[in-house]
Amino acid sequence: MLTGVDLATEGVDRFQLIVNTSAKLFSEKGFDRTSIRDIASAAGLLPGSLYYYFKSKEEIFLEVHSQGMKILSDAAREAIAPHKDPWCKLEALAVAHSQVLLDDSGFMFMVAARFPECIAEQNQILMKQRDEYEAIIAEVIGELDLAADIDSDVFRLQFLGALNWAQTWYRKDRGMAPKDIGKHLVKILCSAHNGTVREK
Amino acid sequence: MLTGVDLATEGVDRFQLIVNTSAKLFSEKGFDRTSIRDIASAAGLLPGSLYYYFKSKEEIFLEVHSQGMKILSDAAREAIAPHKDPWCKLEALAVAHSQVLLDDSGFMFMVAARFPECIAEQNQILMKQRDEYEAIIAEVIGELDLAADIDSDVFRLQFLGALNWAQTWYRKDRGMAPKDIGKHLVKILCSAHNGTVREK
DNA sequence: GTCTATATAGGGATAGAC
DNA sequence: GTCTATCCCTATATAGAC
Repeated sequence: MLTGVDLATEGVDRFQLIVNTSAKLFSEKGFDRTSIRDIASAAGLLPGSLYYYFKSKEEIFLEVHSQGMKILSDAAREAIAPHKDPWCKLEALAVAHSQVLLDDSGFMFMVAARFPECIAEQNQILMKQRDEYEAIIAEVIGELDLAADIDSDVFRLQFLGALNWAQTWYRKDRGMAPKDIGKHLVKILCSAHNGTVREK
Repeated sequence: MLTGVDLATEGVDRFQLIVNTSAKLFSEKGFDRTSIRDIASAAGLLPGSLYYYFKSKEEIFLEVHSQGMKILSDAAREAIAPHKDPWCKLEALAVAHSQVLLDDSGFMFMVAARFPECIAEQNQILMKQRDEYEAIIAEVIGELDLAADIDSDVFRLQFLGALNWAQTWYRKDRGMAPKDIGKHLVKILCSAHNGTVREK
């Protein structure tokens, strides 16, 4: 509009097209097995052209990670906002997490166990983005009526593990739907404490 | 003894030395980022020499996976054997799993989310080895007094996810010990049903 | 059995034309 | 901004000497 440049051809600009394409491929094949040539080809460009937008493959990863974590954090905050009961918040959070994680936008590969061994310096950035998201979860868990001998940090990590692992077994065409996977987990965990997940 | 060949130099034969070394490196850096050169170097051989024992990197992976799953299955069976109460069995299983997963032998990277895109044919072999182990868990879970609205398959997958995810956050030098990580998870899950894990 | 040497392929990244 | 062409490195794997 302002510049008069028509970006509507792709619906998004080239930068974002590359990010979206990369996210999808990283998600499908993993970072290591996705080549610059793969990304370029899928985005309808030639390899050299990518370097106009990003100075390295690692930088593409950083952008995908950053956007992905923002999507996840936003979804989490929006999901818990309407609720007061902490178990309801946790359920809403689990549902949101599962849905973002398992939908096919491909943005959530980045909860993968290992980063592509970035330089330590950049790893700090990734860790900070993750910590921000985990803080949201930690706050909800802090409000739960957990038994004294439950470690809330380990509770959070095992909660996230149970959800994230679904990436390895979830199939879109059969079995439980993403939102039900989230609900199921909280049902398992909550019956230990309140009996049911229902707004008080 | 029988052949008179002295294999005591390394404590194990070359074949097993390569397997052990590979397991450790795969565990530390992942399959993709571990090169044949890395393995050879760590094992004190030159790259070409590996091909006397294995015809490809993929074949090394298959052997590591096979041995690793055997270690895990054996540990699981041994752990649950002394118990009668199903929740005690599950706890014993969780403890055994965590210990094998998180010790530093490095054999357990293979619970990683993705296989190194082997040929479909060989993937069948890997899946069979995993299914065998999961059957042990499924049997124990089948004996639990779970609520009617709990899906025992999803329960198993979320249980395994919570445990396997510890690979991403466990640190040998701080935090909870492996066996306590296993116990903690079952405590969370069991209090939903029996109150405590204790032999009846 | 282990080594040296190398074939062959694919990767990330860059220079410079257009 | 995108393409062509290519550099350079690293990877797996092999052939054949020892």
